[in-house]
Amino acid sequence: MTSSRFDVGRAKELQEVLASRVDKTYEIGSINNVVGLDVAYVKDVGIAVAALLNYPQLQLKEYVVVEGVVEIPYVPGLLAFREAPLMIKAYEKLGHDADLVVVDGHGITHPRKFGIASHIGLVLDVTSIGVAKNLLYGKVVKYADGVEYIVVDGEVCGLVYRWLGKNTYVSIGHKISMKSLMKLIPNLYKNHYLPEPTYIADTISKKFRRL
DNA sequence: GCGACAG
DNA sequence: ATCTTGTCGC
Repeated sequence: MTSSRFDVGRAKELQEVLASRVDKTYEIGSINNVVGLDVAYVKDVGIAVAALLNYPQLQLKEYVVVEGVVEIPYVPGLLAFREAPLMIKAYEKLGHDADLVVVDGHGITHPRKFGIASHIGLVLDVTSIGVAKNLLYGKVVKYADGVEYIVVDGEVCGLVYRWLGKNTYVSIGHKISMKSLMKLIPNLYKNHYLPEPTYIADTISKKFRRL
C-alpha cells in the first residue's frame, strides 16, 4: 500500500517555482505590530496560534487559536505543507493586518530557498521572517563585521542571532532585505532566547494542548 | 553509499 | 513536534 498521498516531488517543484517570487529587497517602513505564528500537536490534531503584539513594546494585544487534523507528514524541507495551512487560517482570523510576521521555522535558508516563513509571507502578501532553533540548510560564515551569516549558494540569506546564551537562526521570509532584517531583529527579543512573538505564540499553543 | 535533516 | 522526573546550572 502507498503510505501517504502527499506528493513530495510535486511539493518540491512548487517550492522551486515560488522561490522566484520572494522579495528580498524591500526596506520595511514603520512597524506598529508584529504577529507570531506557531503550532503544537496532540496526535494528528494541530493547534495553531497567531499572536498579535504591539511594537516596540511587544505586549500581547490579541490572539487566535485554530485546531484541525493535520494529514501531511513532517518531511525536512517541506514543513510548510504540514503547518502553513493552519497558521494562515489563524492569521486571517485576527482583527488586524500585521506589519511583520515571525514564523517558527526557516525562510530562504532552505534547500530551495523557500521555507515556511517565505511560503506564508508570499501567500498572505506580508513581510515575514523565519526564526528557527536549529539550522536546516546553508553554511554559517563569520564575516569581518563579526556577524555570523547563513550563506546559501554564495548568497547571504540570514544570520545567527544569539540571545541569553542561545542561538536562533534568523532568515529572510518575504518582503524584507537583509539590511532591514538586521536592523529589526534585536528589537524582537526580550526575556527569552526566542523572539517574543514566537515565545508568546508557543506558550499559548502549548497551553491549549493540555486542555 | 553515507550523513544531514526546521517542526 | 512529542514522549517524560528529577536534576544540573545560572
